[in-house]
Amino acid sequence: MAWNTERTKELLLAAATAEFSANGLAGARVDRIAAAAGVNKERIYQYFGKKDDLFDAVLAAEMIRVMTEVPIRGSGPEAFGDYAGRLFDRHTTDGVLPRLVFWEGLERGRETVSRATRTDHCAIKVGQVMDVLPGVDREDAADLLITVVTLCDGWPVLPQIDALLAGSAPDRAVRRRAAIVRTATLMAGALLTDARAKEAAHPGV
Amino acid sequence: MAWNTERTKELLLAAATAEFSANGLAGARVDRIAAAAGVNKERIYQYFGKKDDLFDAVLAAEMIRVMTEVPIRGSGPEAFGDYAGRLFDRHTTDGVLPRLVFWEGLERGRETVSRATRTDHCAIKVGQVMDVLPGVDREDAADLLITVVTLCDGWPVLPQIDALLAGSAPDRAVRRRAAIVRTATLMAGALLTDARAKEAAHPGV
DNA sequence: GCAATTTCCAACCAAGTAGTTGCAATTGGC
DNA sequence: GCCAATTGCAACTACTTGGTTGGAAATTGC
Repeated sequence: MAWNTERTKELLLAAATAEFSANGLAGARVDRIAAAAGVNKERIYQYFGKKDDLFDAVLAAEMIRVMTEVPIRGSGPEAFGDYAGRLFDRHTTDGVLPRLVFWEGLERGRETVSRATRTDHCAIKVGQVMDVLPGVDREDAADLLITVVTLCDGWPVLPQIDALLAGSAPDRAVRRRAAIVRTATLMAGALLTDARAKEAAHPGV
Repeated sequence: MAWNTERTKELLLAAATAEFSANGLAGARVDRIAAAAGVNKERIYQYFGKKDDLFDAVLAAEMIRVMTEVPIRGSGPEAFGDYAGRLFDRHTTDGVLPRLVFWEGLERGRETVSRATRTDHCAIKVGQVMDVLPGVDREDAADLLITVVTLCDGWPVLPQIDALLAGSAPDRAVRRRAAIVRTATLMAGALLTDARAKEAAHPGV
């Protein structure tokens, strides 16, 4: 098993992802990560530095994974609503990223937040939203994206409030999904209408 | 200072609220709570039982406080949008409740979630939403409430994504507030239209 | 002032923590 | 088969935690 350093890193990253997702930054146990990976504890410090750095690596990797698995494509409000639905599905079947993001938001101060979540990756998504909804400016696109991401990410992290909905757990998820898709579509449509009205009033460049 | 047990409990509850909000359930330190309250550690175990029970007490008290401070009143989609705005303001000036709710969602399993957040208090709010939007059924009202609560609570807990918005911190909050109010109003209006259409098609009881 | 209760103080316990170290065993390239 | 790098093992350090305990001091109703 030795000599394959890449494999060792992957094992550690996968184990760390599960551990951090379940227990957060402070709650995660380095010993558990090493044990789950079937790798020795010192490898973590050797390859990733301190616990905090390992968390950063986990978060960045998971963001990239979700961003590539759930692309924004097509055009128009319905296309954006479709994106919202796919993001919801992704987070409902695997709530790892939402949990990591909320752990970070709660445990870290505004200044110590990782670069990955701060803008680097998110800004790309804003650009994609602008592509789907031509005419909508960057600020409005950011607002819309924040709304949808908050709704999709919040669901797997708030087991309390889903008790407000009736039926079985799958039923509740289906209901919630429909509500989010509708919200996304409606808001996207409203922003598009705004943009066209503004363009008609002040024919821009 | 002795002999006033009620005062002692209040001091402990206030200190515990700040500590749990900042550090979560596992991250909170009993010693710090006692020190901040200027009260001895054993009082906590005497009055509230274990750490977990103290957290429950804190969460329930904070929910009741916010529910009474931010009532749902008036009628129509704009009234509901106004509620969303006031809830956002409340959470932006004091993010304690959102933090407590998300800490609980992350740290506790679906089954061990406190009674306070599970349905007891939330169900009351659903009823109030139905009053503001007459004709909307309980399920739709719950959907709408979940959407607004998720958006308002998510904002103070996700310092990462607000970097997507431009301008100073207050500016970003103003923008976000407007976006949430608009979403709430629009969705409330849509649900109301649905309800009236359904009523017209199948004149009910 | 007296008695009952509440509180403070300080130490204590068993358990668990991140991070380090020295050494032997394993592995792959050659 | 040899050598150099990687890894497992196990112990260790210095520290922190929730929760408990025993006795002395402070407070209030009467």
